[in-house]
Amino acid sequence: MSIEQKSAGTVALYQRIRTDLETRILSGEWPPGYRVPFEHELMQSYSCSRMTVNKVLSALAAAGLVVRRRRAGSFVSRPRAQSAVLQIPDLKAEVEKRGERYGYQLLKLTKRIATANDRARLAVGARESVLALRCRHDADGEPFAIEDRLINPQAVPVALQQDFSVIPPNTWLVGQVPWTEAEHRIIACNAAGADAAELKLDEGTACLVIERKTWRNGEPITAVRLTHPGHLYNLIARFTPTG
Amino acid sequence: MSIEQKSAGTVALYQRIRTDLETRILSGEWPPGYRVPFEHELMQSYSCSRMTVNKVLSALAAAGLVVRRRRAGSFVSRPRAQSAVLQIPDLKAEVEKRGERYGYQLLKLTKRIATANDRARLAVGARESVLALRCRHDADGEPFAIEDRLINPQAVPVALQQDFSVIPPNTWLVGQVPWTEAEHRIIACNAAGADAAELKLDEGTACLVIERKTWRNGEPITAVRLTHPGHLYNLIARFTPTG
DNA sequence: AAGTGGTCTAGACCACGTT
DNA sequence: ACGTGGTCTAGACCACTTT
Repeated sequence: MSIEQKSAGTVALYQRIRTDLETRILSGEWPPGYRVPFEHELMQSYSCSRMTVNKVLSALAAAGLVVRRRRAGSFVSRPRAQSAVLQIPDLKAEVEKRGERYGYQLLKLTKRIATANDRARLAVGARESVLALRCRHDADGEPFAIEDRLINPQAVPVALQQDFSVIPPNTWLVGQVPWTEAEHRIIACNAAGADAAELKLDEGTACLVIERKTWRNGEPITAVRLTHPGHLYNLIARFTPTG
Repeated sequence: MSIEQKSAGTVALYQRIRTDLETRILSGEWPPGYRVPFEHELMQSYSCSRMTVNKVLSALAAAGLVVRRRRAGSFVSRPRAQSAVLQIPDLKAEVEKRGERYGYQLLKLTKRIATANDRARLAVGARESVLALRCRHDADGEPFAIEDRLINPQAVPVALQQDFSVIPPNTWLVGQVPWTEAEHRIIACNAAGADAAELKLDEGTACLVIERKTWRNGEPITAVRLTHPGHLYNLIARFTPTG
């Protein structure tokens, strides 16, 4: 017989399957409570052994995305809570959770060949394109955050067809693209120029800036800079010595 | 042949092996850098298949306890790779790590019966005393942080005899007092008053403020407010969806 | 009673880093 | 070149839960 193994692409089979399932779950195609296909069904779908799909489902269970029950199957679980600094927050949900009215406005959207500056923020190839967005988030009509984002279309081709004039890119991405690593850089700086104007702040007002990069298996997905008025936004982290 | 499997105890073999290895690592018996036995060695030790020990080592790698390198082996990894925002940093060590000269000055130290304000910061009893400190940290002679700290003497009696004019309280506490929980609140604000003056900043300069509380089994140990010039201090966090 | 996940095996090929 | 980890398979037995 022919053992194909990972001979094809360099990406492991169980990784592809995992990404596949994660995408379905995060996109909402498989909502919480949905019964994931049985192991033997996935074996057939992906033409692989049970060990392989078992590894994927076990990993998803360990990550909290699914709950497994003997005899019953595996089910998409509720999103887990995490400490706020280590979250990728959905600003819309955050604002609404506080009982405030959420507002969103797309200020600018361009697709361009990555400039040197872009490539410093998002490590894409030399002549590759990036999607650049700038938008504003409001809470009860007050500017709450300015979002400056670069998206790597190589990693998220669907982004090119997406209409960001209504759906904020963070909300969309959070539900659309499974990521594996993220980095936050948290900075305090004085509001200036367009940021100050668009946040309706006096020049010099302290702002909390969160620069976040996310990757999927080493491939950059997006880089975003969120500028919040300092008096409207704090980050909280609870933790223990062992993590 | 006789496939024993998990027939014996109800605990899975790979779980026993994992606990075993974790104990060796966490106890320090296998220090950082120690080369964990090869998979084929563990197979023999535990009389099991390679898949099983592989599952264990992969899990330990995913948890960050070991680093695996082809051809070389698996090695106990360095201090729990915890993200910086979830650390309790030793400012002295941080500054010196960047190759800068560390300076420290105790500005004020008082022991007093907890005021209402103190009790809001550090949840101690009504008539109990607190140790209040204010000090400054310098990097290469430049003010780097103002530290405002309350210590609960009920939790750390030794603190009363400690001489904080030379040893910074954070450095001392980090090495002295085991804690079980901590909380960070991260804020951006404009420098003002004594903070601005002691940091040698213009009024209004953006500062990154970190308010941290630590507990030991629910008992408050200390509450500290660290005010950093925004242009001198960023927080970094690296993380994954699973935490 | 039946079917699911939980665990385990004894092989195998491959990629890759160290030598 | 060699040996390690990375991945995969095609089976197997078992425990448990739901029907």
